[in-house]
Amino acid sequence: MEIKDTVALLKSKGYRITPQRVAIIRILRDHEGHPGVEEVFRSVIQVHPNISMATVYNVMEVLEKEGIIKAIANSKKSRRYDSEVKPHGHFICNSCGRVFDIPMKYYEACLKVFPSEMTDFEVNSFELTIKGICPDCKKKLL
Amino acid sequence: MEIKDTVALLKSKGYRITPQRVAIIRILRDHEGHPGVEEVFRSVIQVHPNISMATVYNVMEVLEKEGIIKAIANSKKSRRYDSEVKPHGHFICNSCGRVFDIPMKYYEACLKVFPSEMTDFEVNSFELTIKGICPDCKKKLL
DNA sequence: TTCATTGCAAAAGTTTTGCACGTGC
DNA sequence: GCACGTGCAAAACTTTTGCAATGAA
Repeated sequence: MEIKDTVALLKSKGYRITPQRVAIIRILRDHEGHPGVEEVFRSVIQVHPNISMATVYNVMEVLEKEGIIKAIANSKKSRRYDSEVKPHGHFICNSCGRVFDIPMKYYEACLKVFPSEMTDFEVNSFELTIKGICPDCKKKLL
Repeated sequence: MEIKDTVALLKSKGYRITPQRVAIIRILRDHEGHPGVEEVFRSVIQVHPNISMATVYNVMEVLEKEGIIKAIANSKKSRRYDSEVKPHGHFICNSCGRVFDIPMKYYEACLKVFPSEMTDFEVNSFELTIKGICPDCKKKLL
């Protein structure tokens, strides 16, 4: 999504467009991978030297609530986010903790696993999480 | 798995069978749902009043490493475990944080989503995580 | 006996909160 | 100007670590 579209979306929801929010939105758009709060903070502090972690947490929460980013299910380490909100899977390396995207060519097949008897559950997001060892770590472990 | 089988497995891997480990294994077997470390601690402290969190963390880590329990991918709140290690999905309520099991009738269909070009990744676990609002919270939110 | 494991306490790391001040609208 | 958002500092939590004492094999 274009930055100005994201900004427009936030504005339409009644959020104020602060330079800190815009900066974080820009950083997330340019960032490759799956940054954590700490990583976003380290980037945004170069533009806004006085910004605090509390603000980063606040902005990330707003962006997640509005569906602009997605929190990644991740049992180890701390929270990470994905600015790709289209359904796809994640591979989490048990050794280095890195998160890899899995292209969900067969997403439709996966959708079928949601049982019909659970219709009372309101589905917001749908994520496939695979854990294991990534190729790099496999080499190192040998 | 029977407690004595779990104990035998640990013993065969060279772990010592301490009363604390046995107590936690027993608690996990009897516990319904998806306890966190804190919850396990509150149960085990009734049998071993001097046990410390560090020991609970230690035991849970051993059990997870040996495939006796599984850590649940969970971006919010703290780590939770599942003593059901057979592949199945989880529904995580964004409102109350509870974890519901999803019977994976269509697990085979889901397996297909792992792309053939990612053969260099070693898959340890495969989990479907769906987030949304559970029926109870939906009622409360109305 | 021996060495893995425990309990404790402290440290490290993550996330939340309260509040005064600043700023977008 | 008003109310929301920010920055700061402290608090609340979660998880890890170092080490002396303990106890399973």
